[in-house]
Amino acid sequence: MTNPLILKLEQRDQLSDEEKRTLENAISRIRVVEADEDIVREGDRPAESSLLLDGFAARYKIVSNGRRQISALHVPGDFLDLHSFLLKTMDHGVLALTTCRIATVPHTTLEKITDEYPHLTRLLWLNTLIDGAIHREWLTAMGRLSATAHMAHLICELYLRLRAVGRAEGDTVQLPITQAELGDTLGLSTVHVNRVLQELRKEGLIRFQGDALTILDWERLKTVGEFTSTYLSLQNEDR
Amino acid sequence: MTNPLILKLEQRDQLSDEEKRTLENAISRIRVVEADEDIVREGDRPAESSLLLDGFAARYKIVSNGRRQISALHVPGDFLDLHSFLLKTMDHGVLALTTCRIATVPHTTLEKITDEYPHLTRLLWLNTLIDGAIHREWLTAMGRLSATAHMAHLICELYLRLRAVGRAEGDTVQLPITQAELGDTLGLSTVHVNRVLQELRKEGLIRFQGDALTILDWERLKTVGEFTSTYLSLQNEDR
DNA sequence: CTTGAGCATAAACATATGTGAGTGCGGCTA
DNA sequence: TAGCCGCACTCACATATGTTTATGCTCAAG
Repeated sequence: MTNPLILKLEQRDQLSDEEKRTLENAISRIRVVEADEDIVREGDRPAESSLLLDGFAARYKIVSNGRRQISALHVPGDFLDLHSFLLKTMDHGVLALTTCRIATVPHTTLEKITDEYPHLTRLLWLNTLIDGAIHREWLTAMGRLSATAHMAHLICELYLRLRAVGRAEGDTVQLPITQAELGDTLGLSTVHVNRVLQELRKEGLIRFQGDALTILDWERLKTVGEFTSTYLSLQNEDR
Repeated sequence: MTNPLILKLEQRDQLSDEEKRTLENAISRIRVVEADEDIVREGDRPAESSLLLDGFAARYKIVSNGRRQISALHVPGDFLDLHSFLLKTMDHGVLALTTCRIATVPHTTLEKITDEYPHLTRLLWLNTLIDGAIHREWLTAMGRLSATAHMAHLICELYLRLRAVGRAEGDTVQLPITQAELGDTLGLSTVHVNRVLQELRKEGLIRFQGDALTILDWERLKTVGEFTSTYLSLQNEDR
C-alpha cells in the first residue's frame, strides 16, 4: 500500500520517482501508539518527525485550570510535528485519539533532503503551510462564527481531508472522536457540542452515530458552516 | 539601516555574509501602502511576497455577516505572505493598519533561493513555522482563556515581538491599533475590548493611552495571560 | 471658532454558551 | 451474567460576552 503522505503530496504537485523513493527511504522505523497516549510531549526536542500512517491524532495545549485546546486534528498522511525539524522545541503536545501507526523520519534525513532535493523540500514546506492555513481558518471560525456554524465548518473540512486520502466511503467517513474532544477542538463545552450536533441532525445536514459520520446535505452544510475549500490547497500545481 | 528581516532571522540562527547579501538582493522594489488599504487581497495569486519594513499590518478574513477576523498581526521584519510562494492562492487578505513600507520579493527569486541556498531556505521556512506557532497559541487563547486573559496574552506577545525588532523603548511600545481592530483580533466586540482594557488598567498591569502601550507589571501580566514565550522561538540555534 | 469624523467610553438589556448534577445506554471484563 | 465505565444526552440555572444606543473627547478640515 502506498504511503499516504505521497498520496497527499501528489494531490498538490507532481512527484518524480526519485522523490517518491527518497520519501519512502526517509522512514527510519514504524511504531504503534495506543489511543490516549502522547506521541510527542510539549517541551520535547525531538530528533525525528512523526508521520501518521493510520489513525487519528491531535495537537493540543493545556491551560492553567486544566482545560485543553486542540489546535489541530490529524488524519493519515499528515505529519504531526514536521515543524519540530526547525522549531526544535515542541510548543504543544500530540496525542493519539485512536491507535496510531506512525512512521518516524529523522531530522538528519530531513536536513539531507533540504540540501539535495529543492523541489521535495518545497513540498514539505508546503505541507506545513497547509497546517498554517487550517489554523487561520479555525481562528476565523472560532472568533466569528456561531458554535453551530463552527461545527459545520469543521465537519466539512474533516470530510474533505479524509476523502482526499481515500478514507471516505461515499458520503460517510469514520470519525472516532468523542464529543468532549470535539469540544476541546472548537473551544466549546461538551454540553454545547451535544446541543449543536443535535441541531445539525435535526436540520437534516448530517447523521452521526457511533463513529460513522454521514453528510446528508453537503450544500446546506457548507452554507451553514460558511465553508470554502480553498485553504486546503487541493489543487495540483507546479510548486 | 539593516533590513529588519535579517535582524529577525539572526535572532534564530547565524547568517553568513553571502546569505545576508542574497536576502538584500532578493528585494525587487519598495513600495508604500497607506493605512486601511489592502496590501494583498483574498483570492489573489501574487507573483511576489511582501516583507514589512515599517508599519503595522494584519491578515484578515471576512465572514458572511460582514464580521471580520484578524488571524495575524505583523510588525516590521515580518513577511506578510511568504506562504503565497507555495500556497499560490491567498486564503486571506492583508491590510495596512498604518502607513506601511513594504519590500517586494519575487517568487522566482524565492525559487532560486530554494534551489541554491538550503540553509537560507530552512530559515525562510522557519519564518512561516513561527507564524504557525503563533496561530496555535492564538487558537488556545481564544478557545480556552477568558477575554481578559486573552488580551493580556496578546499584549505580552506584541511587546516581545516589537522589542525583538528594536521597537520598544524600555517598557513602552507604540501600538497604533484601535479597540475595534483588537476586537477583530481577539474575536470580541469592541465594547468588551474596552471593558477588558479597563480591567487591565485598573489592575495596574498596563497603561495604554493614544498609541503608547506601557507594561507596568510584566510578571503579573504574564500570569494573567498565561503567557510563556517558547512558541516565539526567540532562541538562537543551528537550524 | 465651528463642524464633523473617528474613537473611547458608558449603561441597560439580550443571549449564546457554560456549569453542575444527573440519567441511561452499550460494550468490556470479571 | 453481573457490574462497571465511558460516553451521549438532559435539564435547570448561571454568566461571560454581545447588542444597541448614546455621550464626549480629540484632532483635522474648513
